[in-house]
Amino acid sequence: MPTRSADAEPSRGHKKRARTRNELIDAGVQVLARKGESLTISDVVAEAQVSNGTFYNYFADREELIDALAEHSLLSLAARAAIETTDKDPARRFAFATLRVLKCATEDPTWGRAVLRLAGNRRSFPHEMHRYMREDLATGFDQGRFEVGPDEITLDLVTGLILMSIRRIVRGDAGPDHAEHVLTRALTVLGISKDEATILAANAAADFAGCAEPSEPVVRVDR
Amino acid sequence: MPTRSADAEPSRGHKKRARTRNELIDAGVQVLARKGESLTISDVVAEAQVSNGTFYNYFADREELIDALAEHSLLSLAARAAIETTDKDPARRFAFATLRVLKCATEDPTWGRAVLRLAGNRRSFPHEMHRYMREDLATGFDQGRFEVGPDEITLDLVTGLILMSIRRIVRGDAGPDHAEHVLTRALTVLGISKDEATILAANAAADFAGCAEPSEPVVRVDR
DNA sequence: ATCAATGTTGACATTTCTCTCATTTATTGA
DNA sequence: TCAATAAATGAGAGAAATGTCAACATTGAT
Repeated sequence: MPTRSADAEPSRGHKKRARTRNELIDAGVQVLARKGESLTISDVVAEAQVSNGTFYNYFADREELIDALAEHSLLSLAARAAIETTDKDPARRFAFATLRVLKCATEDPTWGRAVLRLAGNRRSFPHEMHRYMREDLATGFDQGRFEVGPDEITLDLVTGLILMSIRRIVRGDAGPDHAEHVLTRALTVLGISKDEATILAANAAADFAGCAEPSEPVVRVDR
Repeated sequence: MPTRSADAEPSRGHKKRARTRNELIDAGVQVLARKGESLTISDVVAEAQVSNGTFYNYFADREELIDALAEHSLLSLAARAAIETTDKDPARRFAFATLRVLKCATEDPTWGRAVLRLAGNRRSFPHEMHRYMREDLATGFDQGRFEVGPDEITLDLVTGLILMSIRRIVRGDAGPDHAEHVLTRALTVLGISKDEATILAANAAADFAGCAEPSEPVVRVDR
């Protein structure tokens, strides 16, 4: 029964099924980070240490894997950016989310590289990134906290900076406080004064340091 | 005599050689735009309508082609951004160069897509983009025209915005004045007042419209 | 513990790609 | 024009990847 769809009630081997699927996804992220969209199924099964036949129990073809990788990485990105705090200040929310994404790229460059590959190649990826940003930007603008709203150019500006920064981070040419500086600048671009932006970024960094370690930030979808 | 290096005096078939090489490069850009880094030599020779053996008269392997494509696109990008004007105001220079790049993406989406692919995959590509921007930013900052200098984050901010905008343009979801709006915003980010940025962008757009048509902006390297 | 359901395997047929080379065709300086 | 020189060709060997399948192994509800 190949490529079981994500439906219905648990079947016999559902635990193993979920485990193997995650192994394939993890391997896929690894290979994606390393080789980009020219990843082959051979690479992935080698990385996951399963036979090639197993691959086809889970994905019809390469495309379907890449779709799954995109979905996984997006969920993972959202999860990492999502704020568990009840903070209602959109500037603080934005700051925390942005910093978290950048810190994740620092701590897990493979994840960062995979995100970059997908952002470069998937049509919808930046669009999806915008979705998670739009609400805080809109609220911030409505409250007069930001000088600009969630228009296309602002979203592109912020997303572009974040992606370029992830790139710099995974390449290893970013100083230790790079993420904080980037955040300060992003806030400035949104219309926060330089002084306040600096403070907000510093606070976010402090909050972040106080936060529990990343532990297991990768999303697992055990269907 | 395969893969003749770019040396020395013209040989017998040097004109044809140059022509075929350019055909291969053009085909490569086409395929790169369409399929990204998973381009195959088969694709390229089909696109260029030459036999596969011919390919190896010019490039040792796929990598060497991609290197050549990167170099070509970079030169092309530089050529398109380069300002023939004697204008010494760095803000006007920056404005014209940026606008020109965005307009080129509008008029030649294949070029835009190829640039995006390379920007995403080539390690050095954004770095090279920075090189062409750095001088004007530095001059502008020294003259007090810009509020920020050519630091890493500023370069990433501007480059990121340009790339995201090219992306939006080639995807077809950019309004007619998008390039001008993007430019206004980029200037604002550099510290130009909103009013002046608007005027500068409008002037650049006017200059640009008055300019000769793109005609043959693609760089040809007839060695 | 059992055993039917489910997952895993790896050999294999097939397709696709890369790169070579002996041969043919085209170019161009004299 | 002509001949020396270079470019183009395409068949084909070899490598690599894809996707299939019948046999085998494992899982987990009972």
